[in-house]
Amino acid sequence: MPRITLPDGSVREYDQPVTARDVAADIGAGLAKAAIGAKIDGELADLSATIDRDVTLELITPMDRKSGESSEDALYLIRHSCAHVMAEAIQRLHPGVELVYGPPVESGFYYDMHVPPDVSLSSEDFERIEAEMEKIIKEDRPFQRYEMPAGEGMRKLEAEGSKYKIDNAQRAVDAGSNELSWYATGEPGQDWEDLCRGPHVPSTGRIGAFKVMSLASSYWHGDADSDQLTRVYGTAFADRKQLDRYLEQLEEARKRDHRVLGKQLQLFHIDETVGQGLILWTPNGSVVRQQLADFIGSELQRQGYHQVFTPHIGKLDLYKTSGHFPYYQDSQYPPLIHHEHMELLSDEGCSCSELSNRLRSGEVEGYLLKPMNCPHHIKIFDSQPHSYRDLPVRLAEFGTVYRWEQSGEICGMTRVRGFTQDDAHIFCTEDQLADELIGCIELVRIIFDTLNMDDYRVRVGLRDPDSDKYAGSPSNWDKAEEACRRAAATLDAPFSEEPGEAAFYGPKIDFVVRDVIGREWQLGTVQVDYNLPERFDLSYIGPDNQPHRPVMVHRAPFGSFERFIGVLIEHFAGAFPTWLAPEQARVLPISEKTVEYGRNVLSDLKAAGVRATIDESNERVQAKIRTAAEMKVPYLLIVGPRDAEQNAVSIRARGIRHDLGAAPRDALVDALKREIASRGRDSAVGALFETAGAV
RNA sequence: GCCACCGUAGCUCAGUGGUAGAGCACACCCUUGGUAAGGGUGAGGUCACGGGUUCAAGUCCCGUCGGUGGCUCCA
Repeated sequence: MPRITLPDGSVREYDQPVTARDVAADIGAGLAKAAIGAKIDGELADLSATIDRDVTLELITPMDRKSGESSEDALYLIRHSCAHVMAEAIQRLHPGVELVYGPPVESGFYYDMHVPPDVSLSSEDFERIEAEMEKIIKEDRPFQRYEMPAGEGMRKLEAEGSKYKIDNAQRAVDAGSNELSWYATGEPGQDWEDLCRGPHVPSTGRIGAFKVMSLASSYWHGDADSDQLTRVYGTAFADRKQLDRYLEQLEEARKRDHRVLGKQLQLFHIDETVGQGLILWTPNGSVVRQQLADFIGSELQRQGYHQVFTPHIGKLDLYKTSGHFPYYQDSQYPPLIHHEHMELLSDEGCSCSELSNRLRSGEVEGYLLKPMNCPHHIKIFDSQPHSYRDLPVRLAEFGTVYRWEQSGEICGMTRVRGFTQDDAHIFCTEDQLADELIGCIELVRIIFDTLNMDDYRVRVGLRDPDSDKYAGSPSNWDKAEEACRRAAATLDAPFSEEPGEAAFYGPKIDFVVRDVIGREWQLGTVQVDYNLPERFDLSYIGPDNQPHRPVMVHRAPFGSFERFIGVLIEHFAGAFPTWLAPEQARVLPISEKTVEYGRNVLSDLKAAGVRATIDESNERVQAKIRTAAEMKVPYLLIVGPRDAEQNAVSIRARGIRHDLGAAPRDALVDALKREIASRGRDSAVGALFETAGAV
């Protein structure tokens, strides 16, 4: 006798088992028609699911009629169902294709499949696949679930012979389920079907709007040594409008892509003759980088850091001591070896393959492009004896490191092979650790605040309590973990503790920023390290006149200039705040007649340290504005006879499609100077037009 | 590294195995114009690179390099 509680708190009682659809029909014919699924006791289910006990029930409709938005549950049902339809369409076109696994994901769904060698699937097939899907949807065939006891189900799958489906079923059985379920798109035994847990929309006709998006490869079980699968991505929404909106968003995101903007705004260049993943910083991008470096440099000085410089290479032995070689050698450039050493090896009869082995094992004398800055900083620390009175020692360097990233991973500025970290290493006592961590966090907060990057979270990586792979004593770990927690809590951002995510040498605090497209980027990091002081046998003399081991903190609030600025370009869509903008103002003379006056304005700006140019081209002002706007110059200073007469300039600010008015020349220069010096905190130019200062 | 797709002027992109194209940018000329493209003329190419098939290759095939989307990886 089920008692069913609805979301509004009302209760319906039935004297026999009912389906979710029956309940919907009782509430109203409209709802029954609209519903595509149900949530029974918080669990997503088919509309046809039978209810024979007391439950809470929520009916899922494709979208909220008022807002036009779909719930996550509705999209889940639609996309999961669409994955089936796509799989059926592909199998119709290519009968040899074996299905593996097809779940909904954040912005759509995919289906992994095994494509036999004689079949080729490419994006040119999308139209045909979509046409086939369209047919299946038009046929409006019901999704019909049927179940079998595990044993019987396994026998059925064995008979069908798909190792992937057998594997899926075995996993379900291993996870404790004692029956297997299938969904037929139509009549079981007659129409297309797939082993599936469900749930689905009632029929194919309820899939609103869909699109096959892209083709990729994947590995079975995510294992690179396992079968290579083909993954077809698609997306589906409740209606065409939602799908179109999504596609527009993608287009918008593409326009913000730092690789596109980087070219358009001439921020950086990657040249295939230089090498993959190696960034050439062009003048414009270099300005942004230099400004950030100056900004962080001033904060470091305030926090008592010492700036150091170290070379790009170091002896192989150094990295054997630190443990970076050979542990990370697969992601390092190979060692640099002098040809005399090679000749020596050759004289000893060393073959090429033997040389290759020796390079791997590090049994050669050579240098490594540094994969990290810490060993060099450690050597600076260790070049002098230290008293506890000297600590903490904070050594900072914009240090360039090189890592051999896999070629397929390299992406614009965000994943590269050579990059410059805003790195620093703090050598301190156990007791100083907590304060030092708070100092690091403070720095990150200042940076994120200044750049208006407020969508970020903090991840505190702790040790896995069941593992003994960690360096350092448990009591030190306890203290360090507590210090990390306390430091993380001083930020306003949400933070999560993740056991098992610590490095083997110490706990860490990572900063994960979400960009406009919703992607997450790990940028800054703060890590506690017990391991390297041990490996390099670092010590300081304590108050007891005995040597003690210092603790190290590694920290890089930006992570690297490359990745940080890549994310920043997308964050600002290329429209950098004035203090960072490569070109802060451009003087636009109305005609040749005011070029001379414009040059005077320009020289005022330059004298005040403003990065400004003048557009003396033989164009109308409309064209000059357009060109400057495309380069996202924050302030356009238009000078015509009217302005020259009054010793003023007319100002147009980026993003405002008309001019703000005219201001006296010296007032403007002064305002720009103040705005830039404040790094955006003082919007002095805007304020000109709210005060009596304006002409 | 693996899979799919892609590589044509500085940029964005057209291009049926048969003479290499457009728009923007660039140079020169006309125009001197008050808030998102004034007009004209011109220059610009070993069609990524190396092989092959063909009477003939930007186009078809193979390889290399590079890019894009994923997968795997990221001290």
